[in-house]
Amino acid sequence: MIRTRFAPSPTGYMHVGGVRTALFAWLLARQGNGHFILRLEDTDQAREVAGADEHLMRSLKELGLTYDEGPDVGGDYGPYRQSERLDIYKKWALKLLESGRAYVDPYTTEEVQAFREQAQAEKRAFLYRHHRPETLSTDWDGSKPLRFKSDPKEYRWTDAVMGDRQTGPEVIDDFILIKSDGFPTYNFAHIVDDAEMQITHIIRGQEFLASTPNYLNLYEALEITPPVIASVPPIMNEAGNKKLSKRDGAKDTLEYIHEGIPLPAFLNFIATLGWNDGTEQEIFSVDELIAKFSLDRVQSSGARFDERRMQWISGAHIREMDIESLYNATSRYWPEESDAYDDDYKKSVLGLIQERLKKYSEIPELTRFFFIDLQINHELISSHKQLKKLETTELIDILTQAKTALENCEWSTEKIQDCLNELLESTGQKPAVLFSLIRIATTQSPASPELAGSLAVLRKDRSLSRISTQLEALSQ
RNA sequence: GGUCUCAUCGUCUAACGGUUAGGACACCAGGUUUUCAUCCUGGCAAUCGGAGUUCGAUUCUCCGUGAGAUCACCA
Repeated sequence: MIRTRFAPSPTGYMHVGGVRTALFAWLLARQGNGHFILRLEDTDQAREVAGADEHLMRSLKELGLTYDEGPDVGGDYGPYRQSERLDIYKKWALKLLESGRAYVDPYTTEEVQAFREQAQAEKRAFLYRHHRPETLSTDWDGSKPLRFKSDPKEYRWTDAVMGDRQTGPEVIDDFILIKSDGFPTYNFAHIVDDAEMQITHIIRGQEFLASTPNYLNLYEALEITPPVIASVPPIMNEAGNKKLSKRDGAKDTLEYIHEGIPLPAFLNFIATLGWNDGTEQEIFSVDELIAKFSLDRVQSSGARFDERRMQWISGAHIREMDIESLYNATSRYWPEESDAYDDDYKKSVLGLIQERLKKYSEIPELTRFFFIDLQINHELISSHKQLKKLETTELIDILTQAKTALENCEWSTEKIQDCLNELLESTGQKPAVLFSLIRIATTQSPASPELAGSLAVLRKDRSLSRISTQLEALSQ
């Protein structure tokens, strides 16, 4: 059974890079009958942000990346917060002490820092093990850091995303297992936890690729068979020169959802940022992602976060939705003015704007004129490339004829269209003049959906009264 | 600086060593009875550079160049 995990440290909100590793892990688990597990890596007390854990859990749920085991849902392999697993790390640390693969670090922070600076001055990579004491103390009372006694050697391994890897012994070093505050480091804790929790696939950012040989060394010392390791590339900023970060305007992921990017569209976008199924398909449902995702088709180089592509994917998903589910998804985005109208009315409005909707938060600006009468905007006529050439008297004449014709019109989209077509003939006007004028009179908006449909939804009396209002304004 | 990694249109990407290097987004132009959007048609646009292997290289090798990661009592 596949068991994957998402293991963030609760130091802030959920960023897109995190969502992607979580999504990949989730997809893998959902492909089979697997489990997706949330583990909170809260071993750095200094960096911890209050409430970040709650926010993380809420984010995963809102993103639909539901986990089968985790701090708030339990599971057979808990606890799922590292801060509550200190005794487990201690047990494994003692095992290493016994087997002679761990020792007490005798140096102070300052001394280690001096070694490091010396190495830097000599333009060498810093290796702690070059300063490893002759006789190693295993008398560990917890007040000093506990270090791993590494066994430097060459490694060849296969990363599920990056392919075959090879490194020499020079990258292997004695790293800290347990800090002097009693908490384990990531390097130690994640290996113990993944083993204890029987994780089968580790999916994490590429920044851990360089330290993977060290982990392999530790796996050996602990006699653990390593899981499948997949190092996914970072998501880059718009300029493409570094990881997307808050400074580049990386938003809390929930903001995208709250702006009304449909969830499947957002997951589609994130998944295809560095992954494709080898075909020319661009739009995937969540079920399709689950069915088709595979680690070996994940790109090995970083991809940039392109909001325009996200907008397009979002619009594409919205266009494919049926009106009922779209209406349900948009319930909290309708403007206040719409409160007085019933569901059927709003659904017909939604049907008219569906094809131009890129995200739900655009609903108010796209629909306002369906709910309230907007003020006459003279600019719409004066800046219109056809209408501005006409005298006001001509405009009044055309609009008056239109009003008369529509008054005698049966009120359905089809019938209105027929009336408009007849009107084209009887007035001898171009569509660009006649339709624009009626459209402006009835919507007072620079853009609106197709005319006959809009009039039908607006109802007859309201359409006609708006035309009258426009006529009055023109007459003044 | 050491070590490691990555490199195809502006962007996301496809291409058993043999393709006019394909698709999508974006952009531009035209079309669909008005606007915006959709949809359709067309256009622009790429293998980082240099050697080598090969009949043939985007693909394999090497050297550059550029970018990234890592070298924490952070994860």
